[in-house]
Amino acid sequence: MLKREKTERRVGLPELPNMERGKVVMRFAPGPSGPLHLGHTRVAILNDDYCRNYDGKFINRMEDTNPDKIDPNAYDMIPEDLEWLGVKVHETVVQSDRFDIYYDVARQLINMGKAYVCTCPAEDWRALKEKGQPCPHHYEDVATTMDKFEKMLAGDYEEEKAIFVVKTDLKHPNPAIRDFVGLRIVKSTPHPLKGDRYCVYPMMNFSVAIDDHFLGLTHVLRGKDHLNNTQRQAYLFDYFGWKVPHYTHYGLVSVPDAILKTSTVGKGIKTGEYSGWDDVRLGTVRALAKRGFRPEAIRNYWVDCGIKETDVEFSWDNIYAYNKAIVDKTANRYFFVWDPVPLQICGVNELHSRAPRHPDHPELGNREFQLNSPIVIHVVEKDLNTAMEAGKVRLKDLGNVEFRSGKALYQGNDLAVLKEGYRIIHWVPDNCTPATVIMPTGERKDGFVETMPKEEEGKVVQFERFGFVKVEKVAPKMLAYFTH
RNA sequence: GCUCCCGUAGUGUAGUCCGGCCAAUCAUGAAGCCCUCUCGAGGCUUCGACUCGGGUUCAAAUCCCGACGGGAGCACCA
Repeated sequence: MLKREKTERRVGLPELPNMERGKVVMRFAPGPSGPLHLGHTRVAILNDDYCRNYDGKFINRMEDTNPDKIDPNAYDMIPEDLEWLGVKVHETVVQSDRFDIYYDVARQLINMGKAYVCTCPAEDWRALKEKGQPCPHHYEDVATTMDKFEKMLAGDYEEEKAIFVVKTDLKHPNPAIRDFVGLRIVKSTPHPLKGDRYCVYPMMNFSVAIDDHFLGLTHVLRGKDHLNNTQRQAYLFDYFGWKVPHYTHYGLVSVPDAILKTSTVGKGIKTGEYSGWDDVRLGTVRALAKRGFRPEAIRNYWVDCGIKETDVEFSWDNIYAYNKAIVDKTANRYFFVWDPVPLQICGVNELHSRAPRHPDHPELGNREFQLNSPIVIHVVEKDLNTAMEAGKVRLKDLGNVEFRSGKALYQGNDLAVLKEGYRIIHWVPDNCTPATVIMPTGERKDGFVETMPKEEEGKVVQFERFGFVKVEKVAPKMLAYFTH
């Protein structure tokens, strides 16, 4: 017997079974209730990653079969978010375009004796199912059932008065698997795209199974909250003899300190609590973009996270690290002084400062300042207090000062003082740009920033000793969003 | 209540299928040090985990049983 060699440490995602190059078809299936948030990005990126690695086809399927939970803008926002994430969509499918397919499959099921139309009160039907017993309509003949189904389609039943049920196995030990609703009646809410053209809507389990088959899905990634749904849908595949795609269920993600719930956010936007879907306090893709996250960082995070069935807790620290690795290379450095207090430097008539735009890339040039008497700069209040206690401080790229009876005396520009335990702080010249940084909490940090070139707008820069920020506007007042 | 899934450091992850090379990988984090200049980057050091209990075996993170813990579903939502 041969033993398999121990495998090398895996890089990237694990192989999925039967991954055939060029033949893989996968899908991302969001409900168009709003733009994408952090939670969506995992499965979108994982699907995309597999599709890219195997020359597969990525289908974006809008699951808009519950008119109560549709935001019409989401039909545009979701593709925008996917594009920003770097997800390559090969085909877009909208479920509300496919009602005829669902109805057709429903009729076939009726003819096969695998479905019935139930007109019991909802509670009765549910209670019988709980006990593993059929409702009176379960065994109605094909003609009767078909007749009732056509009446449903014709609008003869009111909402909740009839449902189309797929038979599974009423004796199934798991109550969650027994007969499930395939189609229901919706009349009270018009469909944002289709108006009142349809009154019979498929349930997720019904439309998903049908679409997964007819769209030729080979591999499906879904949250493990769908574990039972996969079993229910298996009955449909079995009845029609369809080839079952390979399912991978991944664990639930909890995102600490994030506002994700689409309905909550939607409400908050209406009341003015949030400025919009891109309010930086939110966990939406557009908020992350606004804050200065690179899509590659989000991708690297999820690929590294893998696709196990274990529940995971999202780690901001980890994703910050991925993003930092990307933006640090290109982020120019600037001094931003929050809680500013003025400081006059005595004992010198003029000073010249030269600081590199990027410490690792001297070729990018320097920021230069000429300071003339009286020399007044601004520093962070807390830094000044600490410095005065210490009695001395190094002003980065400018010079050393000592404090004597409350005055800051210039002590030259020798870096050797660092050996003597001088702390380094940053500063800005007296006449520079007022600045505001918006934190992810919504809090504002006001102060001054050295004057920045217009090209920095839209880019991530580093405010030294503060953090990375994405610059929105450089003048007349600088505005930026804190990244991390 | 019924059914199903999952348990490796603070967090994520590799290893689990096919027991030994695992006194357990990598990343992140924290602490500290180095660096002529950041609370950044880089370099170095340290901290920290196989949920528990039995069993099988020369050998168990890995196989078996049980317990415990966590999660999901049992919708005319997705």
